[in-house]
Amino acid sequence: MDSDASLVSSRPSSPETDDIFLTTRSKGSSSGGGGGFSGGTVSSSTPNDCQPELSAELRNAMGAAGVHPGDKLGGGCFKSSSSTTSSSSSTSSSSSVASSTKKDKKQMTEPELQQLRLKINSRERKRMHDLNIAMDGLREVMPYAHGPSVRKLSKIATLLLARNYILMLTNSLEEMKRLVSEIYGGHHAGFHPSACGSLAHSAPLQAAAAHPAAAHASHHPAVHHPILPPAAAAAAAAAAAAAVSSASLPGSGLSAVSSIRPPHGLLKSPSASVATPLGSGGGGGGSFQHWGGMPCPCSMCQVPPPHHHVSGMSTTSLPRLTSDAK
DNA sequence: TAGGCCATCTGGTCCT
DNA sequence: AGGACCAGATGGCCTA
Repeated sequence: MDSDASLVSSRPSSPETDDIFLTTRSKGSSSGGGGGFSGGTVSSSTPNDCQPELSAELRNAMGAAGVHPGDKLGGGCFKSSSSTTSSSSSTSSSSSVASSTKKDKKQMTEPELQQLRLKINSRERKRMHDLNIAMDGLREVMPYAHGPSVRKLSKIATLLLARNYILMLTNSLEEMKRLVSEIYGGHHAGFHPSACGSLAHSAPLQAAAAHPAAAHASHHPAVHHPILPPAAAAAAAAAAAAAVSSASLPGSGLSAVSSIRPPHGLLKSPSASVATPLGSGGGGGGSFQHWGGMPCPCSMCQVPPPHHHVSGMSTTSLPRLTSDAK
């Protein structure tokens, strides 16, 4: 389906806990795991959709009512960290968490421990939720993450791709500085390139300098720009490919193209019905339909992935991810 | 069905 | 003391 939204909905990275919990409770049954509460707490096999993120008042209210979030099935939502689980439907534990936490844990009653555990769990859940939000934000600014035919990047793929993307942008910037300095006669005005002299000259990019259009394209690397329409992006990519495809950026040995090319295995096909967005299975020069429509002309899809070592993201280093492409 | 990915729980450690 | 961070364990969902 889609890259982000639908997938998020299909398996929410972090459920709106309050809503889900309330809904769940009102239904009297768990969301069946689909909601994101895979339950599964460590030792207690009871699917414990423990109440997520309960507001303090809600917690108090439930505590006062003798209701424990997650006792929906009568089974303990959480096994008490102090061994004895049993009564999930804890007896009225009206004691406040704050007061209970001040005691020694050994002195705490079971309900108090449960309250504390809930509080800690809730914090952790929120922390992970925030982390996922940040991860989604990162996905949004990554190329490859927007095509309807491209499935949501996994966390590891997002991080690795982001790293390479940054490297590529850095190299592009340096190259642009250098080219500008050459075009305008070297060392002038506001564009004095700090990189001048630090970067070796690459023939393809010099050629690009001779052809402004190509140079322009080369500075819009063969990345599917999130903003440009597919056609424009494809045109730019094609031009860039002509100028850059064979160019390993100086200094790093990092190919401008490959630097951001994610191992195709990092991208997962949303469905078998969609023309394999990752290209022909094994990642060999397939036509990656980044936008779910036309075959991608960009160099990323046309040029076999050079072996770059800078990123540390070579497919060989990610056997697991690579195998995904199959 | 196996493997990948993920959410959650949990206990420990470090920091403020 | 309390919160943040981390890693291990567990189980669910999805895809090949």
